[in-house]
Amino acid sequence: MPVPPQVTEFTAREEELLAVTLELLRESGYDRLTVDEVAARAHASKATVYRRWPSKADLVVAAFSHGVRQVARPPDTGSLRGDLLRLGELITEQARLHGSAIAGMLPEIQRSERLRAVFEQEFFHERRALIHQVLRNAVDRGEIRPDVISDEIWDVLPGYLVFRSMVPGRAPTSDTVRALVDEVLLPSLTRDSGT
Amino acid sequence: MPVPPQVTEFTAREEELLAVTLELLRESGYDRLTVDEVAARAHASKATVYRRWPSKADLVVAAFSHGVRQVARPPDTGSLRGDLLRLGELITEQARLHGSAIAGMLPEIQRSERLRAVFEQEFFHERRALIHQVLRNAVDRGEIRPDVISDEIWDVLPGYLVFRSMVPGRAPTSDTVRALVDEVLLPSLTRDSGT
Amino acid sequence: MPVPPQVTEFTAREEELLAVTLELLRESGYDRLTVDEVAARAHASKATVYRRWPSKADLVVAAFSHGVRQVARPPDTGSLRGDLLRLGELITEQARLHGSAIAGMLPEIQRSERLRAVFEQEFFHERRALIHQVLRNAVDRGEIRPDVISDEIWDVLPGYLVFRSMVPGRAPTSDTVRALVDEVLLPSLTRDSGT
Amino acid sequence: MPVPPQVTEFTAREEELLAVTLELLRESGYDRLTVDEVAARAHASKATVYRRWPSKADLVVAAFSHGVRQVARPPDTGSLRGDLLRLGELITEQARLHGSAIAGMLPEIQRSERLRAVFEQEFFHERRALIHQVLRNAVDRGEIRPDVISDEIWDVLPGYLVFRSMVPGRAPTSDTVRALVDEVLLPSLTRDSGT
DNA sequence: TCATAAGCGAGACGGTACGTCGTGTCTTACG
DNA sequence: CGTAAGACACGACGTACCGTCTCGCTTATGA
Repeated sequence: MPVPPQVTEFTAREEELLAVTLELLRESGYDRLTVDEVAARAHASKATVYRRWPSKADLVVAAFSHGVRQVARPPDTGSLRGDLLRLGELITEQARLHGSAIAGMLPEIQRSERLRAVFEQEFFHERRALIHQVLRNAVDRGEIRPDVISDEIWDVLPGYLVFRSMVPGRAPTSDTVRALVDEVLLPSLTRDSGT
Repeated sequence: MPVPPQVTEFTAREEELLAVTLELLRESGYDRLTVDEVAARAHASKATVYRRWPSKADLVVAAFSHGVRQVARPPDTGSLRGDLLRLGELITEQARLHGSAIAGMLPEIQRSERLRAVFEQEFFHERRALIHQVLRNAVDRGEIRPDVISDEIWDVLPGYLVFRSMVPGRAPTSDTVRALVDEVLLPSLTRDSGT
Repeated sequence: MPVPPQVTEFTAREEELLAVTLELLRESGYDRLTVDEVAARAHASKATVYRRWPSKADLVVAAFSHGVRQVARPPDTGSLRGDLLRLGELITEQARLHGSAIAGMLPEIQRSERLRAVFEQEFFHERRALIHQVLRNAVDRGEIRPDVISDEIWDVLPGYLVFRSMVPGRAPTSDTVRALVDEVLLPSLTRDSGT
Repeated sequence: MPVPPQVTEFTAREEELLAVTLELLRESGYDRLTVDEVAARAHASKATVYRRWPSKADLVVAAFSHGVRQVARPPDTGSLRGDLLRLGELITEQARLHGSAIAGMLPEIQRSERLRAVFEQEFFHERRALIHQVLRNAVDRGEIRPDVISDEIWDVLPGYLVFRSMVPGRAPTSDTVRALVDEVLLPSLTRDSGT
């Protein structure tokens, strides 16, 4: 069952550090970002950073999760297609901003149990809840049958868009989202038999 | 138009270095891999490595591209579903091995024009040709109509599987592939109207 | 006019690094000494070394200058001959210890304006003042006339001894010093006509 | 007893390599000179160089010894003072050209028994013979007594001049030579009592 | 006239040091 | 007492040079 979001609260200083981190993340990507630069730009000491987050990866994951929390509201356009398109656009926007940053973080997250927990807690569940909310709304409207919703591959929409934003020269566009929704997702969700 | 694959040839020494690199890549991931260790394990000098590949990123991209070239034969099981499942399994296998390594490389590839060219030359076109071959075969067999093949999102299958292999705790399995093929791809490819 | 000695002060960490450097200099000579080994032996990081001295040459020049500063007291034995012999012995001792190290440093010093300045500041002026003090004392005692003191070749004593300590198989001994003083320097300093 | 000079003979190719080496030695000094550059400039292969001389130090010592052999004729101006001045000028010229190169070679020579032998064979004895010849001539002319000739410090003239040419900012001039001869050497050689 | 060998130019190679930079820990001094 | 400033240990990166080596080409001889 989905763990409740339970959003972490931050002090003003922490918010500031996260904001600077996110800014640098967008400018430089994960690997080029340095903690020294974060500290310098925030007129902070490295010790202050490390007191709050035990590693660069923790800092960046926190900044990223915190920074993308604004997508948290599920769209409600009145139709499944509209909701999916809207969701796709939002994800595309985020992914284009942070695409390669995400890629850089992933290996670190893989290696650390704690980071994995933070990542799931702060990011994963939120996104999953969003998707399921959109699909439930469609079921309620009678657009799709509940049994077409698969738990195995619920994240095709965000997953593929994120993939595209990480691969060089293939950053997703509105056309990408439209094609994905119309040619893949809707045929899948409105197919005759759910497994 | 697709550039011809034109596979790069390597000397024996180079093959050896790439093999060692790939081995270390699997063990340690991109960021933990060190050129010193590659050189040491291959009883080579760092100069030998850097003479051939100008940076760690170049080395690893070369090793990766070269290492996954074995998937180059398109499957031909006689049915679209069989081909897609087989392809998905192959990709899954590769992706599970190198998932986080790919993630680590991507930011570097993004930043370097040269690396981007190498990546496309050695990896991207090959995979794309594979997918299209499978789809063309299905068209020839009359299983699908040619107009359902989209150039915008031809890489949903590999893209989503690679995404899954990079995200912590979501490494794809056979069930993932089956669900993806049966619940998403086939409904998409056999839908009524193209585009 | 001679620049005031103005001895550079060092922190404890720096003193430690210089001591280790001097030790290694004696063991290995300039060219065989490695910064890595200095750092390792001082349980220091290379960055710590390079933060203070911008190159191996700077480090070694600093260590050498600092290390030989102990000869700084001019001898006062009561006679010119005694003073010269004592001074020669001191120089011989130093030169035998660091002979080839000095040789190794010189080309680097030649090439760097900064190193040249450091060398003169820390080493050259000090030695020159020493010699002149000894000669002035002899003048005061009435042993020699002031006009025999040449500014062109004031450093024959240290220069020749250092030369001897650098040339293979000719390291200077007490006999060398005695011969130099009795057969060369004293006849020169007590000759009839100055200039 | 002095070993006979026994000058080494070289083939045309070897002469060429030595000439290029000497040229580079003057341009770059010992440490900056690279065997690669010697080979490149002589359109030779490194193997060709190393076939003849087993190390960079051997090559450079050979080039240096060979290059300065032209000073080999003892001057005969008719007076000791003239001979010493002439000799000093010749040495000064050589030393100014190769001063820092000599310094760079010395540590290597110190470390290698073979190089020491070569150095003595090719350079040391020759210079020593030169000095003694000049002094013997003065004895023959009745200018000095034979017992003022010391074997301990026969090389004050070349030694001090070489020293001066190695120390930064103190390259010897004609004035240096004149002062050395008139104020030091002649008073020493014409003093009343030999040791 | 052609074949086989010896020498050479070219340059890859293993090893090792240099000097730079980033992480994460720590100490010091200030407010 | 927290924090800014920044020194510090560790270790990787990419560069350069030394001395060894292998590969072809060329030239110099022997059948």
